[in-house]
Amino acid sequence: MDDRMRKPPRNRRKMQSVTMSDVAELANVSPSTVSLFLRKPEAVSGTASQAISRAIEKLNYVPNLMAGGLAAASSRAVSILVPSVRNAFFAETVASMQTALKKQRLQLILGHTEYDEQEEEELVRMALSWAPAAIVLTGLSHSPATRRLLANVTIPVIEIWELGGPQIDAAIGFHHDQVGIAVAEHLIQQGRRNLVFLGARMHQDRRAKQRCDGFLRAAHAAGAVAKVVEHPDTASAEIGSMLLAEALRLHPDTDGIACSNDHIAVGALFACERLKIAVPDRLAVVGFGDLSFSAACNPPLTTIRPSGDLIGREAARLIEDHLNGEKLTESRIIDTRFTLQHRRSS
Amino acid sequence: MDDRMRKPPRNRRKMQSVTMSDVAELANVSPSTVSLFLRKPEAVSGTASQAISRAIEKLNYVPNLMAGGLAAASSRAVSILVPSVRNAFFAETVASMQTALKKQRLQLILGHTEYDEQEEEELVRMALSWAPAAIVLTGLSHSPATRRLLANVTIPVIEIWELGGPQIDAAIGFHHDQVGIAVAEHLIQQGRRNLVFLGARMHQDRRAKQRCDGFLRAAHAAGAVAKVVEHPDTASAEIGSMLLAEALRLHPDTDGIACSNDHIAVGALFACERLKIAVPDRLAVVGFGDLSFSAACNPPLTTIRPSGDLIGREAARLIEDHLNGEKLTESRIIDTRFTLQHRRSS
DNA sequence: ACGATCAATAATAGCGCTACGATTTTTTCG
DNA sequence: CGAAAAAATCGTAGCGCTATTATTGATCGT
Repeated sequence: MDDRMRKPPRNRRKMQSVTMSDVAELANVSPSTVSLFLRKPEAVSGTASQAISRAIEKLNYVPNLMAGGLAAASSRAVSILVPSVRNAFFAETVASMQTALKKQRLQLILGHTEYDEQEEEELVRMALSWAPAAIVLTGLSHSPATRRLLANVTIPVIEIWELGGPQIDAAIGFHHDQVGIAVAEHLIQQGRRNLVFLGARMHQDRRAKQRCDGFLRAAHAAGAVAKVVEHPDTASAEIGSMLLAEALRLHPDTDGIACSNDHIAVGALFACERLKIAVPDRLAVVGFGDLSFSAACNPPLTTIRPSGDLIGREAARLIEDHLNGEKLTESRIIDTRFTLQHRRSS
Repeated sequence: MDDRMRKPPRNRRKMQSVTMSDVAELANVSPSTVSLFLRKPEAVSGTASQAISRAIEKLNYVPNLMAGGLAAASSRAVSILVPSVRNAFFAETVASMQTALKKQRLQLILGHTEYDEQEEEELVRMALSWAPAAIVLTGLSHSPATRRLLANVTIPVIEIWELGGPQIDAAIGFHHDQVGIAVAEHLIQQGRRNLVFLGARMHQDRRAKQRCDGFLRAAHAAGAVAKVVEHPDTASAEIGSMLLAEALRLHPDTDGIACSNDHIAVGALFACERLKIAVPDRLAVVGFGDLSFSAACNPPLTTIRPSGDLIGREAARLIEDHLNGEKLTESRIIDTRFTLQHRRSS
């Protein structure tokens, strides 16, 4: 009968210090109104808005996005999966995308696939458990299970940095074989006939392989000689130096070099310098990436400038449009192109 | 009285296709057991575990981390805020940390402060709304509001890439002034007496400034001449070339150059090559960062190799320990050190 | 002036999961 | 063999928020 006979007070849960109800109470409105204010400020009267703003300020209220996401069945997170952010290309895209998404209060969840489809699959699974607003993958090649996971999903799935294959949903990037073609045509236009492609990690990096293939195809079509010299490890200047030496050993009359990226290319340039090979007189060198050092080295490197930051911005735009209810009708393939920076190495 | 008089069926909510209850039903256990299995598999019997695993597999169940996080008042996300992932140093740390966290099924939420404390503050606010398992910031310098936000927080707050100031919670990194000191001592040991520090963006990059200050202090202490030549923009090889020319113009008898990072240093090296300045005979050059091209250039660059990936791994370890309930007692400062790579440019 | 119309606000019912105590089943051992 | 201890499982009550419907108050045309 008395208090002591009651069951012990029901167990308490952990909690957030300041909730929306606290704000509502202080602002003298209902929680619904606070929620509405946070999502659609224009639907709330000026007086209420002011009171709520003040209360939020005073209480230092931080909304709980998990509660919101749970109730709304979708979160303010965007998942992006790249091979590695150590790679300057993807770092560029990730950075520009994060900047663009921040304006819409969307957060970036980052994952690294390390060029491994199995890894990607696990990451996609983990990503989906956040009910993200969109999911961004690198490239068009994925495991069957990944495709299955993404098939039943209603959010935008955006594949970046590669065009030209069947895509899941939307694709933003450029054609890497066209890069190879552009480089080959450039070298041939410069009067080079004996070409070599220096490649790194091409068994894993599909896009490097595509550039190589396009290069070979265009060179052969123009009647030039074109060989490949490659190394299995990640591209670096050191490997570029090694590959250049190897190329000249195997093909002494080479007069034009294309590289799978600028790391390889500057490595080749460094090697030429040590070997007293005149660039571009004796040997023309073209890279890919237009990395930070490429314009400054000796001689300045002719290279392909991809559109890494544009890719990120376009992806963010697509996601924004989708959140605003626009149908992503025709813009399902966005070709962000690339440009050839002609400098003195060719 | 009849059905038509009833109120319309209560409004439906959006929902997830497969929930934990579905799994429980198929596995013939209660939802609690499924939840337990997912969080502490060892606490569930072998028979039940198998049934649940099978059900998860069959239904292709993906847990809803937002629901879980809401109930548990903490999510499986870790927020990391760096100036920019375009910067190879931070890319390294972010990448190694993501790899380490993935093993514990923790996700990385990434934000870019762009060296702006105001931006950082907003990002911290956004980060907190995910109730992350930990929050990682770059450097020890933050706005008062940021400090206030983080003061009331029970999760680990880890500050990386800087030691030597008052920290909020835990700090992992190294002393940048010691880097400057090490470089100065190295140059002096090589017989250099007229030193110049080439710096970029030092008004924003506190850590570059610290390296510079340490350098000047040590040089002066050793009785050497030491000047600073700087540029306000982000470090690049081009700026490095410009700064080198400027340094020689202002201080023609300079015989030793320290750079705020390797981009500047290779730019300086490129400029020396163009100006026919013998390195290291006439001029010694030392960088910071040991970037991918630093060992391959001409001459190979003497530089400081920081511990970016170790910083990421240690941060992940700290977070793991905290999740496992260990008190982060004494290990609140982790000095990951740096090493001087002596190559031929000095 | 009076219902109709519209804008602003409030009440309600979960979203899917976890923590906790309670309950059931199994094991241990005097 | 039976009671106590340990292991395994379950039931309950929210976590903090949003979406939907319901309600209130203000505006308006005739």
